[in-house]
Amino acid sequence: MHQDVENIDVSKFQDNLLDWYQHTKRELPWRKNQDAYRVWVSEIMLQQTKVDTVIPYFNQFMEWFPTPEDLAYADEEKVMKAWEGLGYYSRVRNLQTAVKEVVEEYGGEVPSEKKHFSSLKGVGPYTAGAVLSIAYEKPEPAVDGNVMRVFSRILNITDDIGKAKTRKRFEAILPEFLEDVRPSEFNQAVMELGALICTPKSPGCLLCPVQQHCEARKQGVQEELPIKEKKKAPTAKEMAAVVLKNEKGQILIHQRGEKGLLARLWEFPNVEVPAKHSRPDVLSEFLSKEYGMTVEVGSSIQKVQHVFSHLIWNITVFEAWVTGAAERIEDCKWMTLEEAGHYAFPVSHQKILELQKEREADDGWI
DNA sequence: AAGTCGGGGGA
DNA sequence: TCCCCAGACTT
Repeated sequence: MHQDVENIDVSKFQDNLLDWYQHTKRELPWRKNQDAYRVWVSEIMLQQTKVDTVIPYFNQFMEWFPTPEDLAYADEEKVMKAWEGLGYYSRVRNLQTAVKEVVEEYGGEVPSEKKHFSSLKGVGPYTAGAVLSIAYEKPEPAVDGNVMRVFSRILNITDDIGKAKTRKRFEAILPEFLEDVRPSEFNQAVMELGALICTPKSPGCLLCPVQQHCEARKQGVQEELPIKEKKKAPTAKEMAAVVLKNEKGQILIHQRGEKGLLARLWEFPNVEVPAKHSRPDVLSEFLSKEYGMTVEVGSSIQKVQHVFSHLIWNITVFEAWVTGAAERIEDCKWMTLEEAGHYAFPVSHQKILELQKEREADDGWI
């Protein structure tokens, strides 16, 4: 027996947890069946994302891309559109890459061997364990934030759950709990417990089906666990963006590059403004240098603040008009507001889009 | 091991 | 405000 588990009656723990799960579990779209593709998509969407946020995205995604083939052959623009607003966009680009491999190398069948499935793009240790256990009933641990929180408390483990080493410790513990149960049920039950009862703050210990097994509860330290080092505050970036119109009234949008922040999403042309520089000056120089454009920059029409996990954008939006020829507009498109729905924008630039739509609607009344 | 990569909602 | 969420990838 693993040393961390010697004081736990594993069999009784399993019974108590699974009984609770049977009559408490939520009906979620990805629990309709155990189809591996559906489970996989749901697990990618659920990374760092709450269940309630995911549900509408999942339903839409399954409507548009019901099978691995549908996703593999889908237009990248439509795939990005399906993910618009969900964040961590590399998830969906990796997913499409991986699904292409499944179609080409595995005949469209999601591999059930750990070695094969884990090698797919975007499939890390958690996702591999989750899909293999939930779809294929493999006794694999699926250690996410919920699992580390629950078992930190059950076993009174005080390691920092932000460290990779700690996740491995839990992965070493979990196999004992996966004996003599349906792995699909057990793994989901722990996550459900973490989501509904064993919450980060004010855990509902009085309602907890495994409270009698909980070492943290016995010692009254459940609120202190799990241990997690807090990360530093995000740094702010000053930006200038432009709603740039041509003589036809079309607006210029730019597609971001393959890598980095918000990769492959569309945006209004923008540039970082170093401290002590005037935004209009930096902006017109940027447009001239980047696109070979002569523009007339108007006044500031909007301020947008957008907070990322590690970064803050303070965007001042200007309106502007092209007065000369636009020489180099690679990765750009002139679009009308009606066409905007075809492109995926980050939320920060959706805010700019919304104001433009309001202004256009107002014009209609004048 | 530490940084990067989104966005939202709960307390 | 702060925290963190069914994490993976890059450096």
